[in-house]
Amino acid sequence: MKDQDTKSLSNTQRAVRDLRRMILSGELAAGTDHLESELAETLGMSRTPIREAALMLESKGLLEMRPRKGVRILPVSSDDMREIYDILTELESLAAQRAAEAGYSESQLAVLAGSIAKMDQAIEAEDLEAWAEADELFHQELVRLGGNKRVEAIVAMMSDQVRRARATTLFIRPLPVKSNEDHRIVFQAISEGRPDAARERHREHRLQAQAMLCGILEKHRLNSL
Amino acid sequence: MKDQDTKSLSNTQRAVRDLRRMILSGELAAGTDHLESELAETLGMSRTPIREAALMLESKGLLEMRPRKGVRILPVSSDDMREIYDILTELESLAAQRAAEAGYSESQLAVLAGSIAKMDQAIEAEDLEAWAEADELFHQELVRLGGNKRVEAIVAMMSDQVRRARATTLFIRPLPVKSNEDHRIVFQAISEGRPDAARERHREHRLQAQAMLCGILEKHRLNSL
DNA sequence: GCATTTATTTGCGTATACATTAAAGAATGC
DNA sequence: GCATTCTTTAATGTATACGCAAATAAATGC
Repeated sequence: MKDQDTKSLSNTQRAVRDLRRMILSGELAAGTDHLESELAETLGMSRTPIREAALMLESKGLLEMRPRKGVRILPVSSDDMREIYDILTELESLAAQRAAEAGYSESQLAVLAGSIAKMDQAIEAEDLEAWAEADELFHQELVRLGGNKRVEAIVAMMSDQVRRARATTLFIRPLPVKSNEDHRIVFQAISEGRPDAARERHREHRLQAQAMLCGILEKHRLNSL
Repeated sequence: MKDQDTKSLSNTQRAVRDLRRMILSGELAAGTDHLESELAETLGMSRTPIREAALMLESKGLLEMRPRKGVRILPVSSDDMREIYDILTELESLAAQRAAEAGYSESQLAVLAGSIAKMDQAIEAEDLEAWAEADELFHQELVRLGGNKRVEAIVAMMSDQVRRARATTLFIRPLPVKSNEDHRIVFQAISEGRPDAARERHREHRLQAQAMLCGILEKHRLNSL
């Protein structure tokens, strides 16, 4: 299985996966520059697949290719954060509405319910990493249930762009107790088939998250993550 | 000037520009496959810049690279249309709201006003091509005024994906008289600084456009444009 | 004839070589 | 000592070559 991963994936695909991972983990720090040839050597391949991977990651907003300056890992400012959260707010709210309209069965909502349970457990255990992971799953699954592939892709893209920042803010922000209540309310609205409520409640949830996060960033002068 | 365009642009950039143009114009028809080497010969360059351009256009949703089958120009089904218009509805409405919040001066709204005037003229002259062009300008400028670069990029991407379809529907749809009224109302709300009104009116406008377009597509069984 | 296997072809993925050009450093004139 | 031009360097953009795997055609067995 794992062998197949390494075997059957093209170098370009591996480069995309690895570079993405290195960016999200901070191994390639925001704001730093890297020559194509360096990255090629690091990943043990030639420049060609590196360039192709960089091109893709560029259109996903994770980096920027600047002639002669190398590949620049894009930092995320608090203004960027605002832009991104504005988009997440709109598109996820739409997804919540659509999910409620779809009339999913209990079993079809199992993953969503599960993610909420995991968040509750994580809060109880005060395990913020676990909470963040479950939170991500909730939002991802919500969007999937929304049934719009393009929304899914855009939300995934935007989520990638803020993941680094989240790692930082996670330990500054208040315990996300309120956030969990929100999730439950949104879930309730979806499972009861109330589109408008699902939409509005999720919208409020996101707006609050945005205000909280951007507030933290500005307060702590964290201007490029 | 034009010399500089040809000179200073890299082949990859030219390939992106030319392929995009060929796709939007229908010269590369939806659903058709094209070998990398064919495209390379057509554009008079090697496969390398073609591949890079194709990679970019792939992430913009205009085509798909399938090993051994060539580059496939993606068709747009009426389901796709729905997805895309859902996104346009949400993001443009947000832009309208933000534009109204920004409190732009009359001169800053000149382009937007101009596009409306052009649409009125076009309707009077029953010049649908001109109307479509001005309509596009309106939406593009609206989004620009919204002040969110990422929204701008996403909307541009989605607009590209439906442009082909629009060319087809343009001569089937009813004269866009109602559409022009909508634009004026949205403009009014923005210039008077009423964010909620701007948002809601634009939202309605988009929802109607979507219903109309998707209705036409399904009625005429136009399922892949 | 049909299925299955074996050649053959063909297009892609990738490495590599080279041309190009922007940036950095050296040298010249003032 | 400063500005300017020339040289050099180095990283990119692009062409090209080649191995490999998938699709097609041919051939073989039944």
